[in-house]
Amino acid sequence: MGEGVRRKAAPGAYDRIYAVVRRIPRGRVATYGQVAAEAGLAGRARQVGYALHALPTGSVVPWHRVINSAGRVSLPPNNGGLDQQLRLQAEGVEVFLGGRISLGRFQWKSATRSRGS
DNA sequence: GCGGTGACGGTCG
DNA sequence: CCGACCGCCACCG
Repeated sequence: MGEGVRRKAAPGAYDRIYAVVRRIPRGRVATYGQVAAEAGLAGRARQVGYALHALPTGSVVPWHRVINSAGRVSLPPNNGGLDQQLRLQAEGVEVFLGGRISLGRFQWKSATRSRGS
């Protein structure tokens, strides 16, 4: 029962984050906060950024599908941000100038997330 | 063990 | 729309 939200950092928190990011379908994007919540780390969006930053080059994790809640690419263009935008466009995601993306059209809706509609 | 830092998020002007 | 501030919390020196 007492299965509320686990507030304590679970062992291998990074792996949990990577597992969630890996579930993001091609051509879709998710926000840091969304990924954090899915990984059981609600409110710790910053940690998601940290985990993705620690990813090695050539990782199987589609880190480029994660953007901020403002619907924009967080990384500066001169430091990977441009690469991220290119990768997204290659998947069919429409990326406007400044790394802006329409969450309404491309945000991934996980099945386990309830949404009062 | 303490303090600065940041691939965030929400609010305010 | 955009920049500035603050709150949160794990990572690192």
